[in-house]
Amino acid sequence: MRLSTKGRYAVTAMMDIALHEGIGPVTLADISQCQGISLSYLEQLFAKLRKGGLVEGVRGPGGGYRLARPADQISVADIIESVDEKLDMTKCGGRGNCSQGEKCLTHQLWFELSCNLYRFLSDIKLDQYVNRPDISELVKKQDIQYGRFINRPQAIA
Amino acid sequence: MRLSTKGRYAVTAMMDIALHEGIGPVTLADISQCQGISLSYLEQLFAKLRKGGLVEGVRGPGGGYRLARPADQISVADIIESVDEKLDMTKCGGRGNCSQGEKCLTHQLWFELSCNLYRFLSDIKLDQYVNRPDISELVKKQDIQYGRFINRPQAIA
DNA sequence: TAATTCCTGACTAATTTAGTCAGGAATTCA
DNA sequence: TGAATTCCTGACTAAATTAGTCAGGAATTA
Repeated sequence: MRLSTKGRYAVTAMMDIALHEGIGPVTLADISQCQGISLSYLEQLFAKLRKGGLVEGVRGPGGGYRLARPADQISVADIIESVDEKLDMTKCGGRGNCSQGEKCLTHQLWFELSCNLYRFLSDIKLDQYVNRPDISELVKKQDIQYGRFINRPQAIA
Repeated sequence: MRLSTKGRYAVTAMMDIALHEGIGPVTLADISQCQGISLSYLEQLFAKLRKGGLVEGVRGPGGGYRLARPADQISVADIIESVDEKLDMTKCGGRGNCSQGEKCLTHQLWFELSCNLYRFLSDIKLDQYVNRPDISELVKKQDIQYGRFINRPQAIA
């Protein structure tokens, strides 16, 4: 298993998009600036998120990325798995052939841990955090600081 | 956060020692062979486990490693933290200054996840798995396969 | 004293993460 | 039409981490 900056970046970026769903597509350039993630690296991550069916790209001016399905149907587990490969912690991928065809000493331990973690992460949907007042407060501050969406009519409303 | 083979190796090795507590110290050479972990790498890991106060080394013939405290007082979290540094998943180490002195968009998310994971892992003590019949069955099979502890009187009992 | 085992530190190889770069494709708007 | 914008792709590089090697010393037992 792996839960590094990579997954954190991806979730942060997805959260940013989810928080601006009403305004329209969000460009990677904006996310890069506001969240402090390199643009090219974001492009790598979004290639995977797109393949994972979590976002849709919209090209051309006014384009950007938007969620491929409603925020309450995208879990943190979905995002991390799209980008980070897997949340499974067993050596054997859960198949139980980790030590010469048999389960290794710690198979059960990692298996149970993986299940627990997966359950926790797949219970958290994007909208859950998006709807929290402290979070939307925070993102509004960011938007003003960076002058985002100034040229978009929806941003005023 | 990081939960890689490194942590898995460490927990597996500790489990091996715990399972042989009655017999006496377990050598790294034995663990290396039975659990399929490189000896030199084990030495690196055990340097950390020793510094973390989880094991004691006993030098000389008949020596090896044994637990520094009872198995019911050593949690999987203890082991992983000794070896893997930290289970914290926030960028800021929980301090909340992740985005220009303020909490970043996903601070709360990682913070809650870290707590959950930590609680889960520190609830699992070594003895819990050691006392399971399926596990001790497994280790007994391994011992016979590799001819371990043949020259130790305690092994017969 | 010889064998065994821990113990240390420096080194190397492979993998992963993070980031760079160059350029092409689709779209919008003037 | 054409210029600007943005996604999109692939190849490349740098840094960090993981995994493993090697050589040798220190403590202990027999």
